[in-house]
Parts: sequence; structure tokens; C-alpha cells
Amino acid sequence: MTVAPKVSYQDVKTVVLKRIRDSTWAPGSIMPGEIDLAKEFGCARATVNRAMRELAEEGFIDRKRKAGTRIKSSPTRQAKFVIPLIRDEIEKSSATYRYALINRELRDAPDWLRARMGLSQDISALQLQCMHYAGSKSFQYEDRWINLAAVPQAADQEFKIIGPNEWLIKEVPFSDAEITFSTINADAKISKLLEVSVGTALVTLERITWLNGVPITYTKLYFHAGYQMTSRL
Amino acid sequence: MTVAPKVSYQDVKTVVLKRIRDSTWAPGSIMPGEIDLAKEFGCARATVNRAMRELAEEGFIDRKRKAGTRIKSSPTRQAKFVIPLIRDEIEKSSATYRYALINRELRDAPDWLRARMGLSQDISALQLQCMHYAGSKSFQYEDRWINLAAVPQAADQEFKIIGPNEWLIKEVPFSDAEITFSTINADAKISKLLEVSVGTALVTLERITWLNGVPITYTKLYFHAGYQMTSRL
DNA sequence: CAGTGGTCTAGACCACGTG
DNA sequence: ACGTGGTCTAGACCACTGT
Repeated sequence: MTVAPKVSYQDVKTVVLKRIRDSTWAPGSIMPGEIDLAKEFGCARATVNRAMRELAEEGFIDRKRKAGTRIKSSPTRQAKFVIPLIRDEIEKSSATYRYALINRELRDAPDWLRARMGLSQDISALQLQCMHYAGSKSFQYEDRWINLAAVPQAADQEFKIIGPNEWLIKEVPFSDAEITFSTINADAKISKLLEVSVGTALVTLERITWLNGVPITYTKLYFHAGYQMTSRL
Repeated sequence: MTVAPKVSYQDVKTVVLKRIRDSTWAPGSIMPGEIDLAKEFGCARATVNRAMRELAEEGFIDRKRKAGTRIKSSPTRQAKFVIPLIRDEIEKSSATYRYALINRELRDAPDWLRARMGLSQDISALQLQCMHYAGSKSFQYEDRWINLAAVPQAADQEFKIIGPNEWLIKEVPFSDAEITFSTINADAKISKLLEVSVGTALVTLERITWLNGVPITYTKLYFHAGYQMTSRL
């Protein structure tokens, strides 16, 4: 007599994934319920449940109470990109991180910003324009706006030494964020700051963060030429 | 007597996250073990375990057997980008998807490709250059290379009707992938295909996929001007 | 209303990795 | 060696939602 080793949720995932790929269970169709699968695999329902939960997170299946579990007709491809603190990113490459404040201004949020952040009323904001350097090289230009209605204590900060991102991380929690990754041609101002020719294609990243529905801050980051983000799955 | 409602893993997550944010548990330090937390919260260890596992996935803590759980000094920011099938993406915007093969060529993998895919020996590859249209507008240019040593049956495909991506998804599973997001200035060829001026900043996405260590395919996608990717957290 | 996934429990054993 | 997280179990109750 050999004792069957326990069935792990990984095993279940593997087998189910195989069946999805070879169309044992066709795209769009319903697959067996957790209880049936548990019986088939000879394991507890909790084990099946974990396997299925992860497959759902990874975008292969859709699960609904009562309706059951369906194979997605086109599995959702997704890539997780790690967004390190800029200081860490630069120091990891054994360069020296340096921060510089270019401009600091208190002003009413312009229309485009109010639209972007979902602000209906007039709001005073703190605008900060900053540079981040890796050694002697320009690494990133940051255009930062902080909603003073939500973060009034930012008005007392000079941001001459500490960048707004590092300050906000320590000072203000957030509950939601939206990140948009795009690209632009460098204009005159940006090209000078980032030391590239006018027109150079640059990666830009915009981030808006909220705390329980209240917009906290908007930032647009312009990366040096050649910047790229990589993700492994 | 009121009956205490059960403590959910969400509750545990919320409380633990709060303690991380307000530095009840300092960055870099070790926090209590699962058994202690379960006692404190009055729930089962499995409940605490799930909460902690998710917090680890989300980049707030590091867990090691025996060593315990540590608060990360700088939490890992990460963004999940959904990468839809191009057909779905276009049809979702209620435009008509159209695919066109521009060029199909059998050739030895060039040096840069061998380096990129980690191929040591000479390999014959199938190169496909394709366009994807949304209605009458150019949407994406695709430069695709398929490793014929790994996917010999691709040599029999014409790819006149079905694009290589859709074909590969159905035909070849993969185990690992690497995605790189970057940007370039459109050169003469690309600008013509995508109907933009030379020099326009374009988003590019490279993907390499492997099946159990064997490189399957490399592709570089050039998106139309103004393309952006958004992620909500 | 009834069926399915979502979650919790109490207990157990395992595996990794630090000391 | 031993402590901590990793996982599995068997059973239970709950909550959503399609019919």
C-alpha cells in the first residue's frame, strides 16, 4: 500500500489550467462546481476553492455565486509592473540620488486638473516642479499637484530637501490610485531639463491618488530617454 | 448577550494595514506571529494567514518561515495592467477590427533576437510583419518572430487571415513571459504604417514567451499615437 | 427559494531556513 | 533542532443571485 500524497491547490490549478488550454472545458462554458471538483481530485473543497480563486485573479475564469464558474472566452492577460520609489531605483543602480525643487507655487487648480481629479468646486492646490537625478544625469522630471483641501499641512512644507512623493508616503495614506502610462515628444522645456533633443520620445506616468474618495494628489512623471518598464509573469 | 460577529480576513487586513501606516509596527521590524495575532483578533489562524498572505502579495510585508513577518521599509508599489487581445480592445470601442499581413519571411534568427530570447545556437525563425486596424485607422504595427525549432507547425501557416497572436494562443501554451513597455520616435517606415509624422512618440510593447524554458516567440508592438495604458488600484 | 461560491473554524502536519 | 509560515481537512454557516 502506498499512501497517496495530499493533493495541493497547485496541483488543482495545474490540472484545471491544462483542461482550459486543451478545451476539455470550452471557453464560455460552465465548469463543474467546487464540490464536484473536490470529489474528483480527492481533496477538501477549501483546496479547490483556493485554486479557483487564484485562477480567477489571474484572469482565466469568471466566478459567480449561484451561476457557477465559467471559462473566459479570451483570458485576460495582465502584467504587474513594480513601481519602485525613485530613490531606491536610482540607488539600486549604485548611482547617487539627488533631488531638486525647481518651482513651488500655490494656486487654484486649473480646469484640466479639476477634471482629471474629479473635483467639482474651486480648490487651491500646491504645485511642485521637481527634478530627480541619478549621479550627474537627469533621471526624471516631476510635475506634482497636491490638493490643499485634503492635505492642508502640505502648505507648510518647503519641499526643498524632501521630495513630495517621499513626504506624502509618510504623511498621507491613500486608498485608491489610478496610474496611466503613456508617451510624449519632449517639448522645449522638458528637453532642456532632461537633457535630450526636442521631440525625443519620453515615457510618462501619471498618478492620481484618493483617500476614501477624496482626491489627494496628481502627479505626472517624465522619464529620461530610454526608460523602460519590464514585467515577468 | 450580544454575539460577536466573526472576524473576517478583511478586518484583519485593515487593522494590520493601519498599524503599518501609523508605525505601530515600525518599518523593518518584525511583527507578531500568526498565532499571536489570531489570539489577539479572536479568530482562527487560517483567517490571519489569508490576511497576511494578501498583504505580502500587495507588497507591504515580507514573510519568511522561521524568520517571521517583517514590515517592508518601503512598500513595493505595483500596478497591474490588463493587456487585452487586440481584437477585443478594438471591438470594445465599437470599431471594426481588421488584420493585414504585410510580410512573411523564413530566416535565421538575427543576433539581436538570439540575444533577446536567450538562444545560443543558430535557429530558423518565421518573421511576420502585420498591421491591425480599428475601422479605417491604423491601430498597431506588429513585428513578430516565431522560433520554428519550438513551433515547427507555424511554418505551415500562412497568417493571411488569422494573426500570429490569435493563432499562437490557440496553438501553443506558454509558461513564462516577459513584457517590456517602452517608447520610440517613429521612423520613416513606422510613421507611414501608423499614419503619423516621422518622430512621433509611440508606445511600444515587447513580449517574449517561453514554454518550460524554451523560447517560443518574440514580438514588438508599435501602437498608434496617443495610446495609453491605465491601471486602477 | 435553492444552488453556488465566499468565508470561518479548530486542528493537524509539513517544509523551510535561521540559529 | 525547532519555530514560523504554508497548506490541507472536514465541517459549518453565510450571502449573493438566477430562476
